[in-house]
Amino acid sequence: MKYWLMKTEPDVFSFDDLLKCPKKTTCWEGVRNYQARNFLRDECKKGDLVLIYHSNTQTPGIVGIAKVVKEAYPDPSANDPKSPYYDDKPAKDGSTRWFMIDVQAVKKLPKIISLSQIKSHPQLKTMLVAQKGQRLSVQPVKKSEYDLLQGMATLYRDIPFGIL
DNA sequence: GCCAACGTTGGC
DNA sequence: GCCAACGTTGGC
Repeated sequence: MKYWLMKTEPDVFSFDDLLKCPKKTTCWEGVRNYQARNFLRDECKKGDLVLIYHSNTQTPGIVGIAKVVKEAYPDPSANDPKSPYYDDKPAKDGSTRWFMIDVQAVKKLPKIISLSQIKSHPQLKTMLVAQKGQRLSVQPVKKSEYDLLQGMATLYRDIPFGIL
């Protein structure tokens, strides 16, 4: 099983929005970056766990955990002129360029794990999301990182890292 | 294939 | 709102 981090702007679609979806499940549409697409299309497998990250907001950070419930299939929003994710330069051969998966919420973290916490943690500051200029919206996460984050979310959520 | 111009992301 | 970093576009 693999672990991922996926970014979303909470003003557009938040973890709470996901919780309100039927079966707490939604399609993860709109990924329009080839590297992220390749992860989605080729490597995200059913049962993989996904850290949901809020970006472009007051306090960016990890807010919840979801899981992959459907593997990659064509993203119809790429062909919908009314969608904000419309691709006006489709592949010349008519092949499908963009894919999406379905994710289901597993749990909301009791408290956000902020980007600043991640950056200040010795074992987490090497995460892709903590690197300057890193814009990839679908990122692989190491099991060790996932385990640490999950532990922090449950056990240590109110204790500053300097004490540990 | 190079690379300058442009558009987007996303922290701050 | 600013702007650095990055990805994409398109002329040559």
